[in-house]
Amino acid sequence: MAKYDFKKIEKKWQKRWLEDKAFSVGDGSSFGGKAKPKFYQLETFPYPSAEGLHVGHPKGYIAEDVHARYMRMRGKEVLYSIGWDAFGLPTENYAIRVGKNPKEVAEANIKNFKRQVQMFGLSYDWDREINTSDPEYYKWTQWLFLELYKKGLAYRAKAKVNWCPSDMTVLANEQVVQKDGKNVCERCKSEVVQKDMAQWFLKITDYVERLLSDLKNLDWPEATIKRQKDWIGKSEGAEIRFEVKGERLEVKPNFVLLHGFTGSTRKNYFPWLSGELRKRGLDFYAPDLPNTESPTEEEQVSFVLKNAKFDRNTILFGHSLGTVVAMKVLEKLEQPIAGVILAGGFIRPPSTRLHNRNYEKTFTWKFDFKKIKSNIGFVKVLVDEKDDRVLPSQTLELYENLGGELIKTVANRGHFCGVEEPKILDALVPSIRVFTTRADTLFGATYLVISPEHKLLENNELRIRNYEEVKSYIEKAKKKTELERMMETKEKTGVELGGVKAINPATKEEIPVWVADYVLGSYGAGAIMAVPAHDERDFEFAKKFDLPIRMVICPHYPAKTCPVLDKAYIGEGHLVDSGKFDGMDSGKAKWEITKEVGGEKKVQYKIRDWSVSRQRYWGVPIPMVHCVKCGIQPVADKDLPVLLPDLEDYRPKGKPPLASSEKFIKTNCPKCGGKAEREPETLDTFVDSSWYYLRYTDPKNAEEIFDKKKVNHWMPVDLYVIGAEHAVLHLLYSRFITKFLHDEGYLKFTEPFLKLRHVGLIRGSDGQKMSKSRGNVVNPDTLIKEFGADSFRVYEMFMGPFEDGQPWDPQGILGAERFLKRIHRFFEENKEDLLAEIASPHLSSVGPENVATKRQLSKSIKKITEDILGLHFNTAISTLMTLLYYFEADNITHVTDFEKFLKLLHPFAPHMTQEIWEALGHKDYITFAEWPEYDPKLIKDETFTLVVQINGRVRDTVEAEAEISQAEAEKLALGREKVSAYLKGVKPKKVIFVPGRLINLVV
RNA sequence: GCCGAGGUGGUGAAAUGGCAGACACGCCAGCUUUAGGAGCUGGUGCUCGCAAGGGCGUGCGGGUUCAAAUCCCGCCCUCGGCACCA
Repeated sequence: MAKYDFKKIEKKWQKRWLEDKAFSVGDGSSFGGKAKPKFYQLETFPYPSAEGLHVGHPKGYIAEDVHARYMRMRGKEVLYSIGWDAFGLPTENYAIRVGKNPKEVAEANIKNFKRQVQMFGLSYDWDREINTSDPEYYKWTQWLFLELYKKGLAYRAKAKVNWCPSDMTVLANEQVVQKDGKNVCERCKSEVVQKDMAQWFLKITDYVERLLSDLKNLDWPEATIKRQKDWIGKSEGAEIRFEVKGERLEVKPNFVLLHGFTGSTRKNYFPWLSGELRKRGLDFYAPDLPNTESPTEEEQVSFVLKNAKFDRNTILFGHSLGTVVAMKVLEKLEQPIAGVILAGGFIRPPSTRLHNRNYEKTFTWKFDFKKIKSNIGFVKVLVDEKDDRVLPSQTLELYENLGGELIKTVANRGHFCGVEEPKILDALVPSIRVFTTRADTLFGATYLVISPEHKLLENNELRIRNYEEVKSYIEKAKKKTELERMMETKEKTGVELGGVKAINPATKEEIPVWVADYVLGSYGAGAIMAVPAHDERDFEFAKKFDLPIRMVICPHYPAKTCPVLDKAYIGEGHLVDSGKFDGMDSGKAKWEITKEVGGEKKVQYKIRDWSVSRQRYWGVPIPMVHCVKCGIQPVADKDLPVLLPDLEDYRPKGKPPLASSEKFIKTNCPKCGGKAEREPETLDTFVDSSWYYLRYTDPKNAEEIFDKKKVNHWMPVDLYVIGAEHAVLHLLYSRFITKFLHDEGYLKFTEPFLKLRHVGLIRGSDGQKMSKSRGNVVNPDTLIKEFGADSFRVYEMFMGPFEDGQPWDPQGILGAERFLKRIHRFFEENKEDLLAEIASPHLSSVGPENVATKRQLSKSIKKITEDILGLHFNTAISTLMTLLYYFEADNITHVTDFEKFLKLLHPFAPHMTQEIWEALGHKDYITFAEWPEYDPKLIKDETFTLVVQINGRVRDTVEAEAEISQAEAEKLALGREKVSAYLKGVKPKKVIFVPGRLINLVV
């Protein structure tokens, strides 16, 4: 008898599949009239590391392959391919360590991965293989970045970033992990420090609402959907303004307000603003400037200098041309004033073609910023982002020269010409805005806390008495993110702002203002109203610093006594001690109180924009150019790709490696043609992987990122198998990019992945995660050599529930091997009969058929079909094992039944089943044979084992007709010897009969 | 601390209200073999018993039900994620 020679069999079929391009799906058939329905299967494309694959990696691939082969047998045209996520840090670090070019290393790694992946007999369409480090691929990554840039979704901004001193690169928040209470780099575990740097960001925050709401149509694990939601972190609440009262300030400010060109104190918001200031008892001087229709610098500046009072309490405000006057005034002052506030300003003639105004000539457009800055305490610049008269860029330039605080806003009317402009009032009258989800607790807000990063602290506009102390606290707080933030000793710290009081807009009480690092600068308004009675953190803080705790929410109303709180009550309830809102329930009071104090509804998200800059070499060059004249300019589409050059030295030295390559850096500006420098940063590899699944649909397209018809034919992905570790970022980024390309008209769908499942991690035999450092890594190469791909596949699918993780059992694969050997032997032993039956089909009527086997076969078909669809591969295989026992026990097995068995097994053990398929005389691939159907009549048994219970305990079993009635069953049960022994003549009080299952006699 | 997943033999597990432990690994006994991580047959939750047979048993404690691994309440433990998000 021939031995089961898996080596020969597997080699033979793997070669044939490859040569025949057996699993390539041409696009032609897809668009013709007789197209098969499409099915797109996707798995995370691997990151080809130097270590190669371990036995955990293929689990997801094998599952996908099982599913793909099943779908083909179901008549689907299956798109199923593989590629390489080849850019990235580990490869670069490895290359540096061994002194090689990262490209060479990546190529070698890919070669090794490809060899390993091919051992498993996976039915990929190899014509669609992609590689993110291939210029043909990353050309389109760059193109995508430029598209985002053109739509204002890629921008550069200074931001506090996590800097890994070892990898010398910026890390995304999500690449920073906590270890022993420290923030460390996810990859190298070095401690992360904070650094201020200009970075490229992608504006994923523009898509938050859609990223949230579209989650509800997806067939994804609930937990994953929840994690996406939590990551986005939507909170609905209110923004409430607390004015900061000057009473305790040393002196009251006096304002000088300058209007703009053709303006007057009767126009725009001036009347309203004057009223608001008067209401607050604040002094101000707002003159009508001379000759406003045709102003000259001379005349206006001297007018202001002559009539206005300038001393250290003066706050100078200028709007539009008034900003220019203000700056000219500041150039001439002998002593400094408190501060300057500028709205809609400019520093050169606003070259709008519509106007040719006299002031373009009557003003000198040169400023002595050094002098100006020496004459002012604080600076605030307001820019109307939708300004249609003076470009916002002018105001921004002004801000860059002056520094201070920049307030980006959208004016009620363009260029701050509304009847009311609250942002201007806000700037003049210091106030603190807070975000809260619990406006119902406003009456219990007994102090405010602002974050160390809060803008009010930057220029000491409030004249904080203990400013030195506050400053040193801020310094300490900044370092704290770098230093240990011990998990347990997260004790609250803070400093009260001396001489500063805020007004609680509900109670009108003066309350203290603190700075504390438990309030984050990056979330909400960077400030909170503290309600210690109803917030755990505020409670803890109030206890520590002995601040008042006022209970304003009671779970029940009327509250008989308000209990003394030993901890915060954070639930909702009814209001107490809240003036006219007493007795109202929290839900209603939230909005009522917000309205009462002039607050507004506000939605906040935890998610931040996606930082994509990396100061490393092995990635996609960001296709931007820095020109001295034109600023940042995008590379023209026709000049893509911007190729990643080979370098002498790949090590990062505080600046990106590409910055050291003159050949790369030096270029010409795409706009003016002058000398310019290329952006030396590279893109986060999450950008590469955020669109790879689209490229599979048209991988070789040199003209476009993909053909619209093709991408819309194959997409969206019908089944995506992915590790749970990618549950947040990769999916969020991919969904964002898909929505963007949808909005740009490239895609007809808005969600890329319809059905998503996670593959459970295979752990080492020690139960720990497999890793080189733990020494528990199992390499599949030797296993394949010893047992073959089919045994390996069957074992990995049999180990346990697919979505759970299991430890690797070195013995386990033996069971799979034995199973396959038994099949092989069964075939060899019955070969003659089977072939004889094929040769003379009339033989199939010869010999008794085992009905039990027929039934079992039908049941198995049903079960295995359901199991594959539900990814319950372990029970599918146990069903096959059981079915084999039935065959083995029979005297005769008909070839039609055996072939059904082969087909059921084929997705799991494709080589062996194909070999036997061929031996049975088939010339085609079993992969494209039709999946067997079961006989519904055979699913139901004619008899069953009736369980007889007495008082719910099993006392006997008896074979019974499937359709037995309750009366018959009762009679049958009562007739049993064992039963009567238990009943001892007592009649059952109650009889429960479950058809086809049991009868329970209750006495 | 919060959120999520989970806890069943020596091990991976099956059973989603109806005979707990299917199917495997391991182990034990026997057969076979020059040999074996080979094959075949039988056994294998714990416990009392010579046996027939009985009792106990799905992390722990309660509850619902004729009947609970499965549903409900409270607690414990393991793994994963988040981490002062107002």
